[in-house]
Amino acid sequence: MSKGLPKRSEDYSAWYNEIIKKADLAENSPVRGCMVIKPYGFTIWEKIRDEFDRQFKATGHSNAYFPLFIPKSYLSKEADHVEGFAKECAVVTHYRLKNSEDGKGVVVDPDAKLEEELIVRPTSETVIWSTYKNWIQSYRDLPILVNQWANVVRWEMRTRLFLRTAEFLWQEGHTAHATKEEAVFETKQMLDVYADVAENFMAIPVIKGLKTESERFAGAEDTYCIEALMQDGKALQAGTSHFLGQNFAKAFDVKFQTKGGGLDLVWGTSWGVSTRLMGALIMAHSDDNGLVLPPKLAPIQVVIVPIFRSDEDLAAISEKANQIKETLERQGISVKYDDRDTFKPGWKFAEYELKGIPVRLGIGPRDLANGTVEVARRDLLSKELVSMDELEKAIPKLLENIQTNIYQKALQFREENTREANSYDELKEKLEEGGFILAHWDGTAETEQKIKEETMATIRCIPLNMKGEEGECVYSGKPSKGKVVFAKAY
RNA sequence: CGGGGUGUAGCGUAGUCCGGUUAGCGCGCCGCGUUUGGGACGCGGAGGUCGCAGGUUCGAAUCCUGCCACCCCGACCA
Repeated sequence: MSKGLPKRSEDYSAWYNEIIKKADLAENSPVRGCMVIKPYGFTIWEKIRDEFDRQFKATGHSNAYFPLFIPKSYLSKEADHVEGFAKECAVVTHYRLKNSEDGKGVVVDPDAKLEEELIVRPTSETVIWSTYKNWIQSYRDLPILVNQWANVVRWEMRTRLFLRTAEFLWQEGHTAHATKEEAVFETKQMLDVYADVAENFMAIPVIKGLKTESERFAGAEDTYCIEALMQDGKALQAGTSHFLGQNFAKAFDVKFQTKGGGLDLVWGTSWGVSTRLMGALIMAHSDDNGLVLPPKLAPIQVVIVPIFRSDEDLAAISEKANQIKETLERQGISVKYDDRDTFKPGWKFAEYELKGIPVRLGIGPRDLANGTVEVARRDLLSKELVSMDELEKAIPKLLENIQTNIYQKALQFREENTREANSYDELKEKLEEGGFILAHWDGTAETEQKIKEETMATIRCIPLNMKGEEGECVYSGKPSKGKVVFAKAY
């Protein structure tokens, strides 16, 4: 039994915060709204990052890096864009400090005021499109397929570890294309990449969909998203891919000469996922004993814990354990052998459970005598004895099995918590219970706004696989072409 | 920025209403010993400007004033 972890069902927020703390993932920093990602948390983020990076490169993208600071004037060039971000920007106004008159500390030097204020990037479209203007003259310069891994700052009122912090790490892809079709293809392709990594790597089932106008990215024509369902029944937007049309090309005057000799505006996309995925990971899989990691992204997939009384016991166990470790590592499995004598086995069991290590092997004198190993799986909290000879084949299979099981469990949860509502009363009632609620909507922002005000829930997306069924909007009674996904969201 | 709450050792807390010697407890930490198949036990020990600044008082963790920080619920949002 784990010690001091609040029950998921009783206080979800406290449970979430405690998992982050006890699993050693991250903590609040002394700086308002900012987060310290601790080494263990960061190794998990690196696994996620590397998998995305692999897929970005496989789809022809390259990494680059653009500045942290954006001149204020850039941000205002695209009207919707500035509207969407202005309220949450950190602004640099001065470039120097000086010793204060009273000799206590430093003050901002009023003489060092910047001619033009710099905005700490909340996203990089503006600085990137002003750069692309210089890169693009001809159709031969297109497409540009660039991604950057960066930090961005959005001065949010209220923050929550991983889900919403003032500064966060993310990847932002910014592409430029000669045709609309190509840009639309790119937007959808990257959405597919996101869904693929979420589902097949992180074991989080997602719904692919289109955002409504009011939820759309500031400056985009279309915003596609992947939406995941957390264990408390709230939705989490886990990634977005935007078709920018020619909006940023217009704003930054990015034109190219076509094959035929004409002059056209460039078509753009942008897409991003952030450290918020860490929050999704925690809330999608963890239980009352701590974090649960899908094997594919666990920094340590198998931990071996020796159970011993004497140094002789330990020496004999270590020999066996190291053999097993090597055998498994040869198959590309990451293994940790924890032979510290400063912690007891029971303590280690609990610790690795909190940290979500998928498989634990326990080896004691009894096992040496019998030629067995105790194999414990984190997802089911079950244990069984396996013959040492079989480990080599059993462990890889077990890891695959755990990966699948974690995904299936999350999928089953989502299916059990995805329901339809055929009247407004039914919608309100079901939204209270949580989960995704499918209901007809008339397609207007007014209706969406009213429902949001009255239920606190939003339209998460218009699912791409929406069944084309005629119906009546549950709120207005006006015609609807299909059911959209409503939920309360993070 | 509104509404609520909390600040006491590394963490979690008692004490605050009703002021009174040395601020108590659990976890963790250090030492010794026994232990080791699910967060061990015994004995000994270290660790505190009671969030900060004023005020009232013979005396303040406790009462008063101001400030600060953090958490939760809203508004805003990936």
